[in-house]
Amino acid sequence: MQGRPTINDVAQAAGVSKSAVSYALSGRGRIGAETRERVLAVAAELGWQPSQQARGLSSSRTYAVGLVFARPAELIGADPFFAPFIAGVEAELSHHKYALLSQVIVGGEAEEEEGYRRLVSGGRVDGMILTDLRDIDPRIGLLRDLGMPYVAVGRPMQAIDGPAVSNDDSASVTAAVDHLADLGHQRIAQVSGSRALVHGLERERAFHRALAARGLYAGTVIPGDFTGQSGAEGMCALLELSPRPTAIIFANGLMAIAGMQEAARQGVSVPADVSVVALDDNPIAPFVTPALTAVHTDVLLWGSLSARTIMACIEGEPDTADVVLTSELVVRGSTAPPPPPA
Amino acid sequence: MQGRPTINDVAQAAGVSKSAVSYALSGRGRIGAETRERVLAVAAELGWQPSQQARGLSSSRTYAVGLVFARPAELIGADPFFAPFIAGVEAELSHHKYALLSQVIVGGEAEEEEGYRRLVSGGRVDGMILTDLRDIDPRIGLLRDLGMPYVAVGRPMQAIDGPAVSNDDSASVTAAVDHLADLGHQRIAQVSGSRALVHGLERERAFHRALAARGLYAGTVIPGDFTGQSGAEGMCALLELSPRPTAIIFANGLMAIAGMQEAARQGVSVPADVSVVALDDNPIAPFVTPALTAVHTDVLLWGSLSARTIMACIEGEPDTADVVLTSELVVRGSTAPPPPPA
DNA sequence: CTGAAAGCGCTTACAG
DNA sequence: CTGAAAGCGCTTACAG
Repeated sequence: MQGRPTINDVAQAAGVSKSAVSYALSGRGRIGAETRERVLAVAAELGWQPSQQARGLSSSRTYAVGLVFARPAELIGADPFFAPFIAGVEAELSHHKYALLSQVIVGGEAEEEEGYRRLVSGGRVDGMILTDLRDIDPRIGLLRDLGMPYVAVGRPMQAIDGPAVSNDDSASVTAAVDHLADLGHQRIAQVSGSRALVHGLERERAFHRALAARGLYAGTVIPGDFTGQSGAEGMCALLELSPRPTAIIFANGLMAIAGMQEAARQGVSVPADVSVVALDDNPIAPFVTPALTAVHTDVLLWGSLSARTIMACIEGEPDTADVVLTSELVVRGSTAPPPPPA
Repeated sequence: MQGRPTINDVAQAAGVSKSAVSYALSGRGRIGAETRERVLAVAAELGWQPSQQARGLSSSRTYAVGLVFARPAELIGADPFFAPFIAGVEAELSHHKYALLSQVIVGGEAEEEEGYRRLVSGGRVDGMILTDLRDIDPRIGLLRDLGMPYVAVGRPMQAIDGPAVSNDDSASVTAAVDHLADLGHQRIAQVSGSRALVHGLERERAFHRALAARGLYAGTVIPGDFTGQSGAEGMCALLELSPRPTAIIFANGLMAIAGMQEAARQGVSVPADVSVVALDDNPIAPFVTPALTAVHTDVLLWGSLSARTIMACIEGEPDTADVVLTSELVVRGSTAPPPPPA
């Protein structure tokens, strides 16, 4: 009776068998309502909580989900996605007594793969949530081979049929382009994130589609990598163009903010000379000068939908539903009509 | 033999008993070197990894550590501490086959406490890492009562003897004050973080000590709460003062950046009219205009030291060592000599 | 030096 | 409707 009370303590105190206690808690019938009440009361009184460990061992489950998140050192603290996404995942998981094992890793694909190996091989999880989907993603095949349920956060190209919870990237880009076109911009450029990621690719395609839909010429796309430095370099390259673009869409807030700094350094004014939009919002965006116009996604919701989907997969529901979120444009101070032609 | 191989599969294939396999892996003697080699070889060949779940059940351990992190919705994505701290914790834990169960929670103390309850009551962890230490922190008593090992990230007032891994806040503040005093500033103010947190309190005290050490008068302290809005309000309040402070120390990067925006809005120039320093660095700090001078802490290291300490506590080493980190000031563009007296 | 056995705290068919 | 028993995959005294 020292330490945590066990199912035996409860059974003894309630004058029933271990099985009765187990059935009472799981509520899977096979027990009289009256006995059930009594068992539950005794359990509450003793403060008994079933050991997830023992529960898992006998049911061949862990009641835990895994999530691996890898970023280079420069980005690890700057990414506004991770914390709210996890928070959303956990809010949902905890309702169902699931835990989340999240591995945050400084590094690239090699370190990331090691993280998956650790989580899966230790038998610690019942399923995985995959973020940062790549165009050809080896993790999908790996997890399928292992028979480990997964849900993709973003729609992987090579698994059009697998479970995924994705953001409508096309709609995000279109919203940004439409906003700029409505202001009168004709020369719109993009500084993209990594093309190795599916959403990077999708956004680039959507960019060209959206421009075409407004009857605008193909815009210049400068490849970036989500770092501030690549944002500054992208701005630098675009300012050298002639004619110069009058509006630039950056892949995320950090790149856009760094791009605005570069513009300021060159004496180019935002938004008077050039407008700036970020495709991922950032909590700092409202507080920089000028405040940054950005496409905002409900990351918390994204997390909880992902959690719901992975639990459904684990429980064996053939729920291949393709959940899609939409984002909305938040207009702040970094966008304005283009300067009058010189 | 379908699914994951078990210790029985290995024992059979190697022609030894289950115990032999177990001893071979744990390396706790009791087995011949030759047999040991063979068992290890067979295990590797079959790809056997001991189930952490089963291992935990028989040894009354979980080989997992818990971490709860609560933030209001406005801050959850903006805090550059969480991800690198977790990354540091995990880099260290994974070497020792420990996992991390981290709960990220949107909300305040009530939601946070619920998070602790979940982790501890499910018997999921062997120890906890406590962040955001409060002046009088109920979690310490709670975990002590439960006999759950913990390590405090920051030095809690009421547990001067417990295990803690803290940052030298006093040194950080002193570095900031000295830098400003060296530039010639005489009227230095502070916009603080939450006073409910121990490091908030400690920094305020250190501020007054550092000013006194330089022979400067007591500076104004405006209370904040780590949000951008409170940074802007702090700047606003300080600009109304007469005489105006010529330098302001903000509790974190977000507050400082928002403060600079407020200054710009009022036509006050940073750093020509007023210098700005942040006490916690932010990956965006180099990219705002002007680039933000800040005190930088190696959060990754902080995480791994915390992990090492909690594992030592779990393993029963009476390692009450008080680990202390020091930060360093990174001078960027937001600090300069004060304007000449009008 | 090694094997057989009990036990960790649960779940779940299987008898009564 | 309920209890006795086996089993999940390990660890660890205890015999040989």
